[in-house]
Amino acid sequence: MSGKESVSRSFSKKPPVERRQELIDATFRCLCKYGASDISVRIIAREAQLSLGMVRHHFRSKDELLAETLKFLSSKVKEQTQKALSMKDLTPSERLHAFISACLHPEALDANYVKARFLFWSLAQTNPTVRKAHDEIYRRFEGELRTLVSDVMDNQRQALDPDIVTIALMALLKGIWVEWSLAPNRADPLKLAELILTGLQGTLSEKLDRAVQKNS
Amino acid sequence: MSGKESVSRSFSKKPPVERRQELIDATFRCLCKYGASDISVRIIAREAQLSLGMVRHHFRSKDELLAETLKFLSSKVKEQTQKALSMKDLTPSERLHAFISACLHPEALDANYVKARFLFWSLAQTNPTVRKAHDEIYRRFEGELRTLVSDVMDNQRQALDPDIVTIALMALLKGIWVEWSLAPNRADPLKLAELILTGLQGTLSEKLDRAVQKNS
DNA sequence: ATTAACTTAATACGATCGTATAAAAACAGC
DNA sequence: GCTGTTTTTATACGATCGTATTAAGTTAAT
Repeated sequence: MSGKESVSRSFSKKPPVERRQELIDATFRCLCKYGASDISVRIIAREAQLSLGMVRHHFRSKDELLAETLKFLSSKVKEQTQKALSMKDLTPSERLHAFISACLHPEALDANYVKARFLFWSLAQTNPTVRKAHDEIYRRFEGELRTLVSDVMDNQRQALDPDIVTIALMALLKGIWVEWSLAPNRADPLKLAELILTGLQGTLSEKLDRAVQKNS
Repeated sequence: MSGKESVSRSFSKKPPVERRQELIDATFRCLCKYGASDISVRIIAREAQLSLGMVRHHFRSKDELLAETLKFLSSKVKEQTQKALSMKDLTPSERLHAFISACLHPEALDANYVKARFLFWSLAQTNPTVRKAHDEIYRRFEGELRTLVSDVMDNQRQALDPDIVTIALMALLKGIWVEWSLAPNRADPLKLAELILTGLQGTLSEKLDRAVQKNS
């Protein structure tokens, strides 16, 4: 009938930290549902049952919200790994393996959760704000891993470069995460790690050096 | 001054297959430049120095163009692996290692190339058209890998499940690719694979079983 | 030279994007 | 119960999105 009348709805106030978390949670859900390319602040706000303006009010921009969501998701891995490292009376080797196991623990492997973290890796490729958060997170993560690796290798006086070993272990973890995010529940991630680190040598590895040399 | 007058530019005709490839190449470049979320058919057409309508004329949709670009990029890995497998007089084990080495060969590791293939993994998470192409590609890839693994294991009468070993190797490859796409040239991918498959056992692995059991 | 088949370009359409602004609603302190 | 502050909503803006339509240009066959 009539033209547009401004009809404001009622609402309840909440502390900013709660609203921020609601938006972060909604961003996480939207990322899983719609992917990194089809996500928008409008869809996020609707998912959170909040108005569009809330994003700008509580975050500087969409990118900022994405970065904060990445930080939140990563904090959950950190909880797992720190719990593992808080165990007492572990040898350096046991500490390293506890760390790796924590990364592949069921609690850290919720399908949507791994999927979202994976999507952030691709966002980090070209989104500077996300990239900054990504780099901070993985610099710290890799730093912790490198410390554990070094402790193990100090005891063993190996000729290997701890940095290379660390990168190799990062690749191993990320690879298992990627497989999991694209096709969850095909294989137990802990078994995969175990297999790669302990089981493949005798079966598959005796000829790698030769094959590499032939192929290069 | 005057209103809009339709001023058509001159152009030269090319066979559809050439125009299609020009659009695919442009899509690849745009994906690297702008990422999976900020790519658009307009930007792609501009990059190809063609008009917007060309996308719809040569492809059914944007998603179709993306899927075709993924297929094109994957065909380049396939070339590498098939070249490796065409080598004669290799033992099953050598064939497997040649395959893995081919996946990590410099020619397959152009930074932009790995980056783009990586971005398609994230697109495949929610884009059905891309997902379909992705699944076809990796089903075939994984099938080839599984055959090689089985051949090795038949000779060795291991108790391991070839499917699990195959998934583990897929994770290894993807992990190295991901590391490479986020930070190229930090470590030689072939060395990483070699390290994981041959070098880590003695150093790091003797306690994994125990750590896994403690943590679960 | 004309025509027919086709590429290619130009443009339109409705929808949605991220951000910005202003008004209304809620609440704390008095 | 009023007042000032801050949260929240509503709405506007210009830009860009994917797709569809139409017209113009090119080419090859007649």
